Amino acid sequence: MRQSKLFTKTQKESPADEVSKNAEFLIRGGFIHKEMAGVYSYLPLGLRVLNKIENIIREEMNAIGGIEMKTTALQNKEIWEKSNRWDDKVVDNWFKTKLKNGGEIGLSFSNEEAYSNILKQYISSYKDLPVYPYDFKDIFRNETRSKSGIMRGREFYWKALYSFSKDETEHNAFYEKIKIAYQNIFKKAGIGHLTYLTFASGGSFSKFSHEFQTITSVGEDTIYLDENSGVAVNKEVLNDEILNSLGIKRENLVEHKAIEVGNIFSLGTRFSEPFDLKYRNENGEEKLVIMGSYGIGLGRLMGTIVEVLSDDKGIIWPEFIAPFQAHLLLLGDNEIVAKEAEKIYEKLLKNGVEILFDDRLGISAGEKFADADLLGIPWRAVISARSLKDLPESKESGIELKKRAEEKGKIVSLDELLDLLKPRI
RNA sequence: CGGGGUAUAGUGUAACGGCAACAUGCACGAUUCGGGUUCGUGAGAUUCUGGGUUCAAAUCCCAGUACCCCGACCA
Repeated sequence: MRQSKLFTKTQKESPADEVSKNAEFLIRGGFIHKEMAGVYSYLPLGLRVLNKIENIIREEMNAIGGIEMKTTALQNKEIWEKSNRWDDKVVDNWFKTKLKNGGEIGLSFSNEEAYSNILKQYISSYKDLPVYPYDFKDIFRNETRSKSGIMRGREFYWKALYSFSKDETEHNAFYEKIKIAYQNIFKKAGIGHLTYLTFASGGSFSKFSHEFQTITSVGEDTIYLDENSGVAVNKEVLNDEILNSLGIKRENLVEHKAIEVGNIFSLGTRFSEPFDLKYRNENGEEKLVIMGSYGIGLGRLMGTIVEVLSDDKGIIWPEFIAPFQAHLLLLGDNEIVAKEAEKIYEKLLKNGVEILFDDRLGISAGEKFADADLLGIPWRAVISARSLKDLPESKESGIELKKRAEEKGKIVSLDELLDLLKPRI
């Protein structure tokens, strides 16, 4: 994509009403636009990042048997009444609205009810199980206090997968599988080294659950980490009984602020009971389906990556998350250099490299560098009179290539560049 | 939902109760071309909304709204 055609622009000043680093860099870089507290639009660059995250999650979910679908944003009151979660006394941050005929509906708050209701129509035999449907969708929650940029929103984009299993054994096997899948996701997202599987409260569903907590100062949770084993416990469930069961000692624990980037729950029969979600086993007996719920907030994950991976100049996107693989900068106003840059851009496009081409005219080198640092694309390729001259053989294009995360770059030829940026399969 | 704070060009900020200013961004012209280059010209504001005090309110007072922070909540 040509930067001259990108309608968003970077801004030098941080927005006055944002304190968190993720909001500051994402707004300054033109990744997101704030509509109101806790509600952000994703601009072209931001959407590309979101799509990268979505695809990573999709791959991992599909790899363990996930089947993608799409549920509605408008949710049926009657279904929620079955599970007793429609009442505002039970769920106090619903967004609800009215139909013309006076009937009430809810804006998608969560998906257990919708999935239980849909799957009831299709599950009747042990042969139909297990099944792991999931979707990506916008979730609406009337938060009394949204905060920290895109870390906690009133509207947010998430992935939710629900597991439907025949029994506890089958359920537990999948539960362990998805733990690994989540670890893969956070590793690819570049925050694996700071993300810990954390023992946590089960909320209103079950006694315990597991959270994936990423250590960061903007975190809303406090976790206690045993650095030897890598096992963490959320403050809310920290007690001797749990420590004993996990085999960790209180004196080895280190306290950290952390943000919950993923959460996995066993639901048991909490929803299969009210929805009468049963199957018939080999002996003709009726059994309740065992369910589980597995969520990841994509916006929050994006915000966490920015919080954790940035420096004073801007974002440092990890390879698989970055909006583009490489940022091609044309410096100066020399026509020959500009033509060479065009040629290189076209060649990179043909080779399937995702590239942002800073072809803007009349912008100083310093400003282009500053923008490149702010946008945080992993590779920066500079074409200038100098880079062309510095190539030893001087027959091919000399390109100065530098990693965003590193100080020094090197001059490479176009072939070397193509090789380094070869799209990963 | 409790507490604290803030609200002025697109953005960031200034302005004793007395002509709303500066920087940046934007437009135009020149200059420069490897870390937000320099100079000139110009456009850009119902000072959040409503009320009050006053000869006079961006400024003081009241109410509302929005936003930020702390806490509570967080399926």
